[in-house]
Amino acid sequence: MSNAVTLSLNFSHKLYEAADIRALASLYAAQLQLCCPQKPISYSLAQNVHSHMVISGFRLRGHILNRLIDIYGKFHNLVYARHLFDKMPQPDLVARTTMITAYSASGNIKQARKIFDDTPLSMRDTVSYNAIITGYSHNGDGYGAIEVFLGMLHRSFIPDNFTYTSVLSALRLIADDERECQQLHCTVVKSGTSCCTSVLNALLSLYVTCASSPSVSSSSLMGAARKLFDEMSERDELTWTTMITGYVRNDDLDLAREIFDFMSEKLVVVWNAMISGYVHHGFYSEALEMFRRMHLVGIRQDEFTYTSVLSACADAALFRHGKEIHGYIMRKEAKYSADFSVSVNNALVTLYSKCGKAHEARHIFNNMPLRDPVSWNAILSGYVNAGNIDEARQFFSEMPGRNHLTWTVMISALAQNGFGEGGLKLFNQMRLEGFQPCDYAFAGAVTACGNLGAFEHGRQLHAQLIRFGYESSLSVGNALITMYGRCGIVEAALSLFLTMPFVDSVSWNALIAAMGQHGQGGQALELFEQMLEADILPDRITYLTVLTACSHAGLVKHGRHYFDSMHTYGITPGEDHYARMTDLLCRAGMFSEAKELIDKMPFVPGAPVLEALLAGCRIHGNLDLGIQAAEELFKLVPQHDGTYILLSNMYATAGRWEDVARVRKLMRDKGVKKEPGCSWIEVENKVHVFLVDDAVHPEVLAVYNYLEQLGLRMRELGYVPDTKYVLHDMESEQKEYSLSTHSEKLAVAYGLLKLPRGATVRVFKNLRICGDCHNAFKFMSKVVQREIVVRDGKRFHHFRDGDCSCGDYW
DNA sequence: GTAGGGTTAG
Repeated sequence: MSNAVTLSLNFSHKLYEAADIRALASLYAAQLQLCCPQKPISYSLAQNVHSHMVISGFRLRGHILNRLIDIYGKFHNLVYARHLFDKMPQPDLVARTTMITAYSASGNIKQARKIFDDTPLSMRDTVSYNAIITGYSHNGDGYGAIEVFLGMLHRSFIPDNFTYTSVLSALRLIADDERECQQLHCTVVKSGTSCCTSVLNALLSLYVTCASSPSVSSSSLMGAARKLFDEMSERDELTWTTMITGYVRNDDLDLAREIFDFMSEKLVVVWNAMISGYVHHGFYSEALEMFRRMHLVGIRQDEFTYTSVLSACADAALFRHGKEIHGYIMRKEAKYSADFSVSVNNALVTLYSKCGKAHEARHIFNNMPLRDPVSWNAILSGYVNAGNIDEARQFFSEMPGRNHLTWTVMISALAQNGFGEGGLKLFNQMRLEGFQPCDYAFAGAVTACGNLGAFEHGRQLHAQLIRFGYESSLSVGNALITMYGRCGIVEAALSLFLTMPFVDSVSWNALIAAMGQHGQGGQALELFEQMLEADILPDRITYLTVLTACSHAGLVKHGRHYFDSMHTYGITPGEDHYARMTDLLCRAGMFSEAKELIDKMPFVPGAPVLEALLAGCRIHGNLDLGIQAAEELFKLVPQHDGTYILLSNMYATAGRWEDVARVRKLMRDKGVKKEPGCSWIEVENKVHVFLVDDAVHPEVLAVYNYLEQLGLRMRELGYVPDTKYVLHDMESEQKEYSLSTHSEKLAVAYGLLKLPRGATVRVFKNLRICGDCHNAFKFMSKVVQREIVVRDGKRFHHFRDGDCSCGDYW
């Protein structure tokens, strides 16, 4: 093509010399016609022709000028297109429409509209209306498109098939209402236009899209879509595909399959749509079966097919199948690999990551000829899923092209792995770098607040996410329920749950946990019964939560009943469930029953069971069994720093100071670094965080140190301060700190000391070690010699000089 | 009109 243009440019010199202007004009026009907007090289050719015209003094006008504007517009050189447009003394309708299209295509709908508005009414036609309507629709502004469309009808312009197609796709952006769809359907039918297939397809697509909107009855809209489909005299590929994908998206795979089976020549797209539908609904074997059939029937599979089927293997943990398909793709597609590979390789990376083969995943990643953000994110979440947070962090800091999903993955990873403050920092940084957080990112940040007990911060996030319009998002709602629950605001968790448009088992689990953690065991169990009545199937986490609730409320009989009834829902108790039962029995002081349970269980008692046993022993002062459990735990997981501390604490409680010294020596020898313990508390809406170097009696020592700092003399109590602690105010962010979950009473003590009489304190975290809290309150009321009021949810508990009236709470 | 990377509950 370029040769043709160059040759003809030479020829145009001759024409120019011969002063044959008309021939010259048609030659230029022909040259510009050769410039195909799809090919980048055309742009420079068009520029060539243009400069040739300028140099030769040829006067630009009419359709040649329009064509140039069109070309510059299509290559997004709006400045030049506009320059030419402005040179026209009276731009004609074609030039105006071209400019409108050019501006819309480059996203500048405002300028497009301005040109449209400047076009006199008498000049406009249906095509120019179509241009601006399509512009709005492509720019995601459904209302703008409709507004122009209505104006068009009002001024008696006649819509054509293009108009309807654009208006229908604009409506898909806004209509979530059955009535609107049907009104539009009537308008189209009544308009008397002989509807071409593309208009009917657009209408069909409108029905199908609206049907998946949450606020609408999908079955009746899909019914209407089906009626339209059945009535259509001509159906093209798009018609069939829209109908099939519509059923897939609206969770009716059987009807989708019915149409699919009915379709005579099935395109690869429809196969893909069916497969992806099966995958998304968890019907993995159907997806794989369809993949096999495609191969047998001889349909040419494409990258959509491969990615879907690989993700089926990844989600169903069918590693062997996945590997076989990997081999199959390699054999079949060796020739095409380059273009193909990005998305397929991404799916492979995900497959290997999810199946725990981090090494292989990384190998594929390293050998990828091309990578896109998805590839990087796939590796990142591979690290996160494997619990490898350090590596994930490192990878995150080095990776190029982070997108909002990268941030979301990292924020959630930090929030869930005890780095709540890191997660919140990242959330802020994400926004500073100009990424708008999506609902999942908010969910991650809210989770971080929940884990930190940072209620004020969490509440602020709640307010912000409402402004973003995320309050009806399921994951955000679930994260908020959890956050409020962990911060002890059970009423807020409940009212949020009640206002959520959709809830799932996660929401129920979160709410039951919120109740159970805050001493409202009876209500938690009631809620569980309501969940069953609502036909939400309980899962293993539901049972963990229910057993925890029973344990906190001391409901031994209920706990046993629920534990025994797990199998009715096809759930086999895991070691964690046995651990909860052990916890329940031991807290109730039923050690022989606990022992019986442990002997009976189909596992060798591991760390969770032993920890539960140990905790019960500490509460009930069952020193022999406690020490036995601590020693076994120590043997089982000597690599865990925490077990040293547990063991030394247990010896300390039993007064076996020589053993304490022995363990501490072991710790020093092995270079075990003690993780600082921490607590936090909200006092008068301000969050205070405590850091404490855990020691033999961390709570007492830290309280002691703090009191001494205040000038109070506590030495006569007989505790020896051999440990330091750091006080930190989270809001000032002046110091590094790390958080863990124990020593709640410290924070309580700290908060109380700074309180005026009768002030309100909100205690965070669960009060499982309530016996100890109780003592801490008593202890502190003695120290400060005044009444202490503790608020937990709606209840107030009063402590006076060592006495207490804490009611049924503990 | 179809695909690949994510989230929330213990």
